[in-house]
Amino acid sequence: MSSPVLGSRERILQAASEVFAEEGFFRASVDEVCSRAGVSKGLVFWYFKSKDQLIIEVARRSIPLDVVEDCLGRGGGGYEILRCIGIGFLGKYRDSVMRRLFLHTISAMNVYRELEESVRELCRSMVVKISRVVFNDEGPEGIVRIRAFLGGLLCYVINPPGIDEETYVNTLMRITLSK
Amino acid sequence: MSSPVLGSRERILQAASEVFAEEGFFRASVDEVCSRAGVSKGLVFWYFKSKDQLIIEVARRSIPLDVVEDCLGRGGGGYEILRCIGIGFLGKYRDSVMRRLFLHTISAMNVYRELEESVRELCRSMVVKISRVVFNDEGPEGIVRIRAFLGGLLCYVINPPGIDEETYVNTLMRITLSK
Amino acid sequence: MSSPVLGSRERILQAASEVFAEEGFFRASVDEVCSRAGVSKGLVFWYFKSKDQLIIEVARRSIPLDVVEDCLGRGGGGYEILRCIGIGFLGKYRDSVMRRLFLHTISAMNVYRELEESVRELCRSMVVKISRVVFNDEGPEGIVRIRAFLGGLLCYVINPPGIDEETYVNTLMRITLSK
Amino acid sequence: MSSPVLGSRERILQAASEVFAEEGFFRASVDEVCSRAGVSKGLVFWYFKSKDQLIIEVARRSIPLDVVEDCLGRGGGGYEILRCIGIGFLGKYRDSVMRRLFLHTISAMNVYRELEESVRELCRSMVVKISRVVFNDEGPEGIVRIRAFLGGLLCYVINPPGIDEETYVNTLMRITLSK
DNA sequence: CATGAATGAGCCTTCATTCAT
DNA sequence: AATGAATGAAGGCTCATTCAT
Repeated sequence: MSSPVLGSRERILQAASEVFAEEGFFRASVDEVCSRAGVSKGLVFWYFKSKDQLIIEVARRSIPLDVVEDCLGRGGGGYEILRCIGIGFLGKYRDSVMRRLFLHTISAMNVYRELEESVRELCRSMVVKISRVVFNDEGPEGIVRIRAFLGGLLCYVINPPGIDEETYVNTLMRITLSK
Repeated sequence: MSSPVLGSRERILQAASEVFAEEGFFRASVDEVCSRAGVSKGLVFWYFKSKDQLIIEVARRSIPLDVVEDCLGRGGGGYEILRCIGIGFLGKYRDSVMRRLFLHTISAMNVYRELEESVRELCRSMVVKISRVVFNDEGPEGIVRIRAFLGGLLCYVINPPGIDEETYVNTLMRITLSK
Repeated sequence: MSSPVLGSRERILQAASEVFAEEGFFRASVDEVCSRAGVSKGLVFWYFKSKDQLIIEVARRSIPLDVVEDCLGRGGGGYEILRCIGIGFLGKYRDSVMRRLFLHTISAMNVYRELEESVRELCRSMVVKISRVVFNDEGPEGIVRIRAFLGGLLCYVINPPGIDEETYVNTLMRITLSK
Repeated sequence: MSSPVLGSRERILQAASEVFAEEGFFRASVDEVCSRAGVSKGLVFWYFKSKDQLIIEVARRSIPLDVVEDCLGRGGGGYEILRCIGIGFLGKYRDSVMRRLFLHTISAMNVYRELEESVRELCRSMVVKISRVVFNDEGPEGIVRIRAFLGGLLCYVINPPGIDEETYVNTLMRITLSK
């Protein structure tokens, strides 16, 4: 399942994801990253110009853009797409590393201009795209509903209730699609 | 409106809130905090045992517990309470300092055990209380709806749409209370 | 036996002795001293001009000058005086606070010029006085013997063997007075 | 005689020995150490995890274990061994850096648990070994005599009399070996 | 006598970054 | 590609000392 031999660059990114998730982007040290990746400190700066670059690359992977694009590309009606996103979203962040990274990224967006610019616009367009496909609408009603939907998913990620994902997504979809 | 003379402790907290909001808890330096507060560095550690303690105190003030308790204490039906929370929530985080602090807090909860323990439980009980008052129900349906409601608010805070707060809250309430 | 009510100055000295013994003169903080003495920090500096002065006063009390002068003043032959000093010396440093303070003082003498000057001369004259009374001699032989005697006592203090004090002192005296 | 090019680690230890001797372990600053060693402050913490570790390593070198083991290993009768230790001991501490370090170490043993554990046992076993070789005896008599001998040496180091080392050691040996 | 808020210098330590090998 | 010694800036924190009350 998992590629048995990872290149050094990928090993660093993997290790960075774990360390950043556990400590936060700014508390984590490059030392910890490279010791967990099993490479020298010099190599980290050979692949990434700076710690900031490493953070940005890790942060990019932490947003659910991949999930949304995958679901939109897969086609289907609004119901299927929403369901796909809901399940995919919760699935992606079932991994505690991804979950934490995601929250750190949201927080860091207000600190890193570069992150902000590259991430915020992606999110905005994501919402609009989903609204268009699901509701055939770009007006406030659709956007608010999609926002509530994604917000509900985000809320699940931030503070998981005792409810199983399936039920949660279904309830959320019912609310979102309610007339 | 604002007390003209603040105690040193309060001045430090005020300054810390601003600096932490702008830089994040871990990038911000105590130096910056005390210089903005106009006090010596030593005094920060006189009032707060460590930077961590300062962070925790600032973080505590950043969660919307005050809004929720105020609205619950004010009485009224489910509609009034939800509306009060919605307006109060968005009002609290209209201030960009509070908004950023809130996000930093959510992110930091996964790093600071102390923060996590004191904040997570508060949030959980908050949701249950609201659900009980609004829906007269503690079952999953009510909880999910409240979560979606708060999630929608959170989403507004994280990535404010172009829609005005009034409309946003109304739509959110309609969805939340829909049969 | 012990005066039940101590003046503040004495309480500070008492507390300082304990804290300095446990932490060393330079690791110990004035904060710790005054909190253990139950007085405010300001008061310490009211009674003692500086931490250095406090250290010097504590250090002075830690050397066995009192024991030696007491024994010399008491009169008696060389045997009785040596015995008195031996027993008194070990008795004084049976208290671990005094024992540690003594060692810290010896170490600090090489750092504090003031300490050095006031302490080193006292020790030198102490040895000469004892030698004169015990051996009726100020030559090297007597001085070396007294030094060996005091050195043996010091050695007991620094690294207590399993032997009881009585036996230790007796053996030491036999060696010192041997023809 | 002396290796002309010292590794950075050794240069740091050398500088630390000097600075610690002059100022005491706790008054001395790492700044002073690295500036005297001609290396950056960071490098000190690259080779030694903390100032404490540096202190411990310097302290270990300050005890006369090397002298004793050298003399015991060299063989010979009790007389030769005692003489070797006496001369070696005084020789080692003729250097004022070593002398002061030794005293600081004895003082610090009561503050640093790690130092205490590693040093105290060494001293104890040292005395026993010498007693066994010199007196063919591990009983209290032999131990007390060796203690008095080492104590006499220590006393010389702590407060050097005007007597030359040769005479001092000879007298000490005569006393120690007296019937 | 007594307090404790306030100061500021200085300390240990961390850490991103560089560079010769 | 890869290493790890070396750097230097910056950070958190301690602590002796002062002073208004």
